Amino acid sequence: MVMTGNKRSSSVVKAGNAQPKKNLWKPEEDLILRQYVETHGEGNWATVSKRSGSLRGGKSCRLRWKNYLRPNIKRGDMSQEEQDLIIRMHKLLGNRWSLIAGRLPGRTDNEVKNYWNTHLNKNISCCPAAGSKRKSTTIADYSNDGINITKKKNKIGTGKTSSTATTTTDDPMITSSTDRIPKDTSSDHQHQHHKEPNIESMFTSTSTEESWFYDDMDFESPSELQYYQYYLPSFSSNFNAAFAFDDEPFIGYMDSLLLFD
DNA sequence: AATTTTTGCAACCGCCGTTGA
DNA sequence: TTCAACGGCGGTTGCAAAAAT
Repeated sequence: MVMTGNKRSSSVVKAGNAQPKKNLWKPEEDLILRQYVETHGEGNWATVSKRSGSLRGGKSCRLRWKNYLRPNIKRGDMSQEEQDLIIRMHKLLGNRWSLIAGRLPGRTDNEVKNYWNTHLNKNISCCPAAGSKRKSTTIADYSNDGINITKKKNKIGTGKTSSTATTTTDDPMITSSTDRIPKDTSSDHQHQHHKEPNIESMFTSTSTEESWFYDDMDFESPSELQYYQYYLPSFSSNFNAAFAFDDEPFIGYMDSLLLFD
């Protein structure tokens, strides 16, 4: 199936059905939102919603801007490099779509998520219910390692453990305390003693000038390696704990994760 | 050609963290 | 310290287009 461009950019109303169930954005609404944000800037979406004259809520405005109207949005087919990166990142991170999208300039988390669920996930035969589209609560919850690092039930963060927090894996190694990935542990006293690696900085920093090898894997930093050792206990136990510096000079445009295999 | 099924994606939903009063 | 508003995220769904029958 080839679906190109903005096939449904305008509101679609079925014949004889006055109210579309899905409230698609109209070009006029896009124009209003775009003009307002370009004039006043991003942020404060509730205000944007009110003052722009949009009938949309703040969240809807933010989503529309972020996923569709924002400058430098790259649309169209994913390149092979982008596909490879998504696969590799998903293998490492699970359904951390925003984090994965952060490594793909011009791509949004929603686009990456959709692309995974429609194009890539079906090719991963090891995943439960791979290939099916609906009833997907477990489809994308598994990395290839069987590790779930999704956010909704296992929120990264602040040490507040929600009473509703559950894990979606039966892996006994994944517990309610270790499956949370800290966004900023420096402000979290409850987690300071855990020495949890900061995954956010790990995958957003581009300043590293060395590559780190562990087995045949390539890491950007010791802290990245630390992440795998911390969150994937089997990672350490399965290999000799030895890694070496990469003597090769750092290549700025080369994402080391592309080398991860 | 008509109908049914599948696919792809935009948008919504709800949860949770952060922030400020 | 509490609470409401807001923002961000991942999961889910509605529906048109494309493919299959």
